[in-house]
Amino acid sequence: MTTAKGAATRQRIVEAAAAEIRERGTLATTLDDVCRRSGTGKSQLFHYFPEGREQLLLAVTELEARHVFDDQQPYLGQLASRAAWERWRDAVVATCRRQGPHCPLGVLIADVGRYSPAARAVTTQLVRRWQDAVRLGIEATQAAGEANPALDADRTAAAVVTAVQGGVSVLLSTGSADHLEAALDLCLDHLLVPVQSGARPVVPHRSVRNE
Amino acid sequence: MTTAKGAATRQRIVEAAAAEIRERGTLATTLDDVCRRSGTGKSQLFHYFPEGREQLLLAVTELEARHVFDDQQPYLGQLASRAAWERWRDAVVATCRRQGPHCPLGVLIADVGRYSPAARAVTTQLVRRWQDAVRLGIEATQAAGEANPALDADRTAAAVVTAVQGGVSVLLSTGSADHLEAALDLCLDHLLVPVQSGARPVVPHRSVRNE
DNA sequence: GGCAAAATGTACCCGCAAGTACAATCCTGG
DNA sequence: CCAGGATTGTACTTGCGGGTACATTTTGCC
Repeated sequence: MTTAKGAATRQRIVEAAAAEIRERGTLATTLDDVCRRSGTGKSQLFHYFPEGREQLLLAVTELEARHVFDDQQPYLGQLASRAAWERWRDAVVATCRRQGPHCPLGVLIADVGRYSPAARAVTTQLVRRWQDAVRLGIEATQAAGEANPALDADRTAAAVVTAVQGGVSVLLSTGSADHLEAALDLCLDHLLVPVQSGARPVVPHRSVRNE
Repeated sequence: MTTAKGAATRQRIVEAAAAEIRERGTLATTLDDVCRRSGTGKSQLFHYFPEGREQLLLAVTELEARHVFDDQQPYLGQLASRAAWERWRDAVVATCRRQGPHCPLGVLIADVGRYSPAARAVTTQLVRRWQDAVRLGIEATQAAGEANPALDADRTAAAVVTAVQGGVSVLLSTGSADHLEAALDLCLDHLLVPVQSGARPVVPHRSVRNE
């Protein structure tokens, strides 16, 4: 019913929409913009998304959610030591800092995914899967003796995910990823046992002030 | 140049707009909605906001920012003991839980305040003032010997503010304030010294799973 | 009271972007 | 090859919402 060429076109449309939304926001993105960018016409767009804009936005939401999760996956699967946690933190911060306000994660949370219940469901599911992955990491790290064993893994995972979301929110408002970094650092400091046994869990390496 | 009656009308308009936006979002709120709700006409609206929608949105942003900050102020000024921190945390969580997705803070961060640089500046300033207040609380608590004195107060304040923002973000997506609570608890556990001196800083009081 | 300025009511305009109609082409299986 | 569905191009309709024009009333002030 749908040929390979058609599928390719459909994908071009979704990707063009995603790019446009990353750059200018859902609000400001029009179907004509998407058509222009994808080199197609409205007829194709409505051919592949009969329900129109809503349906396209949902597809974009799903694409971005998959995108975000796949980006994290290689790190999330490895979380079992202090070094791994720090690598993950650095990766998250670096990605967000580099992409700034066009970070797919941020766009997903704060922009797309707020315009329909279906899209919200997608982001909710992303949060849940993400939290599950973090929880597994925490449990593995506890098993390895590098994390405070008394912490509730799932609740702590919830806090970590929340920290990332908050950092991204601030990033979108202020353009600075410093808050993201501070929040993640606090979580890690709390989660991981001190490097030198016997020492207090205290690691203030950087200082942050918002401008 | 503007009489008392006029000022009252202007205020009615802003408040109607704020209410409408809380209930249905910035995107879905039209000027006609605002007029209907405030019992005015477009002529008044453009009389008091000559630059139109943008200007009205900015006024709403400022109103909500003031609203949020004033709500916190009584608690923020008192932060110097574990009990005070817990009161504040409970207040924040309870407010957000009660108001759900219509929480002014959430609307402010994730919805309004994203549609113009001016509005973003307002939210940025709110974040900064808020963080400053939290920082003062941390310093006071450290001075009182109830907070870990080795923590960088400003950086920790940044993390706390970020946690709230993240919690609100999740609230808006999932409708649950559990993440907010988990994130704040983690911050407090990390910040405050253990109740019994000598014990490890470990306090998993509740458990959270997202549905 | 009366007059200017402020406040308000009514009716309109206009552009934009979503969505539609339909014709033209391409591609694939038989 | 060729029929018929998949794909695409072009031109249109339409509704909505921001914004404007202008008439009318109300208010503050001398």
